[in-house]
Amino acid sequence: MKAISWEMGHHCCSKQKVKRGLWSPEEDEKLVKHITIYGHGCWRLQRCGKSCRLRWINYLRPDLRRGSFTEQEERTIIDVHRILGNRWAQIAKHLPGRTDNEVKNFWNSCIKKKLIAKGLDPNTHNLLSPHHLPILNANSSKNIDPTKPVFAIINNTSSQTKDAKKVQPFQPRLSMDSNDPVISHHLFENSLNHESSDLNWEDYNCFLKKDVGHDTTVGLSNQTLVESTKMPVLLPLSCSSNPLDLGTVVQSWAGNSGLGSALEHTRRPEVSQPQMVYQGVVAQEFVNEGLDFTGGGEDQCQTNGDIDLEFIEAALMPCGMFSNVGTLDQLAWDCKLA
DNA sequence: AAATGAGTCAACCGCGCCGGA
DNA sequence: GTCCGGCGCGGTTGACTCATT
Repeated sequence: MKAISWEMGHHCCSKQKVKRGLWSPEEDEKLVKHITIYGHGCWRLQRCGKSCRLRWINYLRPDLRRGSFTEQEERTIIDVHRILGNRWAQIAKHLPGRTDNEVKNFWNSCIKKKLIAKGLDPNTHNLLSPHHLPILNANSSKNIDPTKPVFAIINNTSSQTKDAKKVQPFQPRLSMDSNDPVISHHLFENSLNHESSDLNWEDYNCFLKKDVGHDTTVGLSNQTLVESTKMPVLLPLSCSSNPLDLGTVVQSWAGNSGLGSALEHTRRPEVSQPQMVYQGVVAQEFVNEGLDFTGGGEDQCQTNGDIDLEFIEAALMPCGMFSNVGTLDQLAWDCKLA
C-alpha cells in the first residue's frame, strides 16, 4: 500500500465527509495497527490526515509518558520557557515522553497561575511590578517611579531612609511554599536585615541575596551578606526563580570570586542569553560599586575591581539586547526594554 | 439532587516555513 | 520566481469532569 500524507484531507476537510471530534477506541486501534504496518501514512477512517497525525503524536505514540508532571518536569518547563517563551514544541523536547500540547496545557492550567500567585509575570518571568499587583497596597507603588528603570529604584536601597523602606509588605512572598519548585530555590525564611513583618517589594528582591546565606559553599559571613544587601539588584533580569541561572549568578555574585565566576559562566554555551545579560550587568555593578572581587578558582578571572569591559561587551553583544556597555543605567534600560 | 462554575485536556484551526515541481 | 502541498507549530475551542452552591 502506498502511504499517503498526513495532510490527506486537510485542505479538503470541508469538502470531504471526514469525521471530527473525539476518537473512539476502535479508531485508535485502527490507527495504531495501521501505523505499525505502514508507518506514518495513509488513513482510512474518514478522518482528516492532520487529525490522525495529531492523535498519534499526542496520544497513541508508544513512547509517551502519561500522568502528572513531576516537580523536576515543572522546573524544566519554567526554565526553558523563560528562555524560549511559548515555543511549546521546543520545550517539550526537554521532556522525554511529553508532547507540546501537554506542556502547553499544563502551562496554561497550572504553572501560569502559580507564577502569578508568586508575583511573577508568566510571560517575562520577571516580577510583576506593584502596578500589576492589585493585591499590593497602593502605598507601596508610591515609592516606584515607572519612568525609571527598576535598577535605579533598587540601587537606592542603601540610601533610603528608614521611613521610605516602610512600604507595604509584599504579599505574595508570604505564601511562598518551600515545597513549591517555583520558589523553593529562593527560600526567604529568616531575614538578616529586616524584621519579617517589615518586608516589602524591595526586600523581596533582596531575598535572592539572602538565599546565598543558605549556601555554605560560598562561605559567607553574616557581615558579608549585610554588605551585599546594600548592593543593587536588577529586577527585570534577576527576579526569575530559575535555580539554574540565579543559583550560579547569585552565588558568584556574593561569593569572594563573584565576578570572575559570573564571567566564566558567560563563556559557557549552555548558559542562556538572559543569564549572560544578567551576569554582565552584575559585573558592571561591581565596577560601579568599586568593589574588589578577586577570583579564587582557576576558572575564575582575577578582577580586583578592574573589570575587562571588552570581555563583558563581547559576551553581551551577541545577545543583541543592547548597543553598549558604557553605563550601568544604559544597561539597565536596555535590559528592561529587551 | 440539580445547577452552576472552574479547571483540564484532547482536538481543531489557521498560519508560516520549507522543499519540490 | 512562484505555486502548491506537506509539515509543524501555537492559539483556541469545546467536551468533559469535578467541586461548590
